[in-house]
Amino acid sequence: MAIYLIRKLEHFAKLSNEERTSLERAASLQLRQLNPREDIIYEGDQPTQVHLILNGWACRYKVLEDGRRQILGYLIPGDICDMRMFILKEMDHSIGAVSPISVAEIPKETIIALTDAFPRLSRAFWWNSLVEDAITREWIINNSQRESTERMAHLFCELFIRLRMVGLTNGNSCEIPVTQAELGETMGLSTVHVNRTLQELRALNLVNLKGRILTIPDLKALQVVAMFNDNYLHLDRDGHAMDANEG
Amino acid sequence: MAIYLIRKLEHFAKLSNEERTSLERAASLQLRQLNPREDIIYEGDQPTQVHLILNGWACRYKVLEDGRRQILGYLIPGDICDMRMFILKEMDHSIGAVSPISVAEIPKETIIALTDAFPRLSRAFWWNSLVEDAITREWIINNSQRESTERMAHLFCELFIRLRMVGLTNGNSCEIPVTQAELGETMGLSTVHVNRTLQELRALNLVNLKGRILTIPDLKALQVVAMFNDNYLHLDRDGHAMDANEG
DNA sequence: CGATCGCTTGAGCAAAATCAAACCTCGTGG
DNA sequence: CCACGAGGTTTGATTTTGCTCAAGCGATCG
Repeated sequence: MAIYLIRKLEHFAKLSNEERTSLERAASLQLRQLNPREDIIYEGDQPTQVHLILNGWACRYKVLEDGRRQILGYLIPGDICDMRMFILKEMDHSIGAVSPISVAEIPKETIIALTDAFPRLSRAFWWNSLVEDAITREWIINNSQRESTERMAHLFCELFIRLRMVGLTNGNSCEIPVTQAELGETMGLSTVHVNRTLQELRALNLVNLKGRILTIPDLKALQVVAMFNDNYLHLDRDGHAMDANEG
Repeated sequence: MAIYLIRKLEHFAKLSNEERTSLERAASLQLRQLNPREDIIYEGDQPTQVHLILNGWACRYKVLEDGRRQILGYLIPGDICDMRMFILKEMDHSIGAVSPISVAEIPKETIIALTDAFPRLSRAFWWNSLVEDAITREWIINNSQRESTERMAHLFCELFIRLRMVGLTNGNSCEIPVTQAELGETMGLSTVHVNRTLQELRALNLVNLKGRILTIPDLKALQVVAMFNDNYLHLDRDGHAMDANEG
């Protein structure tokens, strides 16, 4: 069930059969199911293994002393929670389930063995980390410079494209298992304002979010409103020169 | 002149003499001087080498279509601009000088050789990247959840501590070669509001910024206002078990 | 069938943006 | 040595955006 991870990594370079089966094996050793709001790992914990999201959504988040919560990123199927975090003494943020999820727990030794054995995989993980960093930077821009409609439009563009990368869209729809309150904690907006912004985008026929299903009638139009430039997602097969020949 | 980089990495693990001299050598091959507002590397460029800041400040930034600019991070002496970016086809953001700076240009081959030869260095670079990522996440929180006084207080706490790590503070003062307009582009505030927030912090005797010199009379007090928790900077010598024995 | 969770609406308020102008400082050239 | 100009800082007045508070509505689930 590492299919989403494999799909994602193959946006960097085509993998060999051996690499794919090694990933599948690593992702099938130890599984864990969590319900919404259960945490995969807490701020302060010593990270010892790596978690791969197989199904459902999780998020990175941090809570301020006064209770305000900020969501720092979404983890969708195929995403790895804490790659190489084991270098650090403790987690500086928490990771929790947003929807019901299943995750694979992968010992750090397995990760090290995989990357030692397969340089292409190692580079693909690298690429993946760099894209994640770029997404994090983009969120700074989003929450600092864009006003609420642009901001929400941008977030939806990004999520839709990320989901499409791993085959989790259906035409111009996808599932966004996130409450309006959580959207607020993502974009630094109040729940009330999220609701009104959502209505505004709906009135403009740019976005329709109904019962967890997001529909984007015209992605190009939404991108214009959001001033969305997908360069930071590095979708252009940066590592294609490393492609494996096998099917 | 890799002294600042060495000081910083030694917050992770003590380096051997050989590691230090290898870093010194790598950082002395090719130097470059830039004036404020000159760019080290542009969004869209193909990254081919790595840049180490020897002196002065630079910043990562990105400009929106409509001209709004967001600063995504500051690079101070000892910081490496684009470690491993060469995996990507093109830069997704620009890096520009904030003050007059000198940078060392290091070919990616040298970086690869260094990390292959010295596992401790490799891990230290890892640690450094992870801390950088954590700083980026913290900026999301800062610009999304904190109001202007808290936000500015938090930024100053972070910068002061980062400068102290590399020995660039002087008692409770340090140099912050950044205009108020740039502070605005950092925190997502207008220049006018930056100015008023600065006055507010000064009136509370928490911060004094005069002619590029920042003075923090009582860092603890400022941290309280900022709800600043330094855990994300991972100052606790995570890699001390790898310390070299040599002086 | 009530309780809970999430969504929606309205009214008033607060934080920060915008606009416009003045002021200050420092380096440069007459 | 002074005048000028550019870049940076400061101030006041007004407007905008988004927040808070408060309440009602509508599913869904034991």
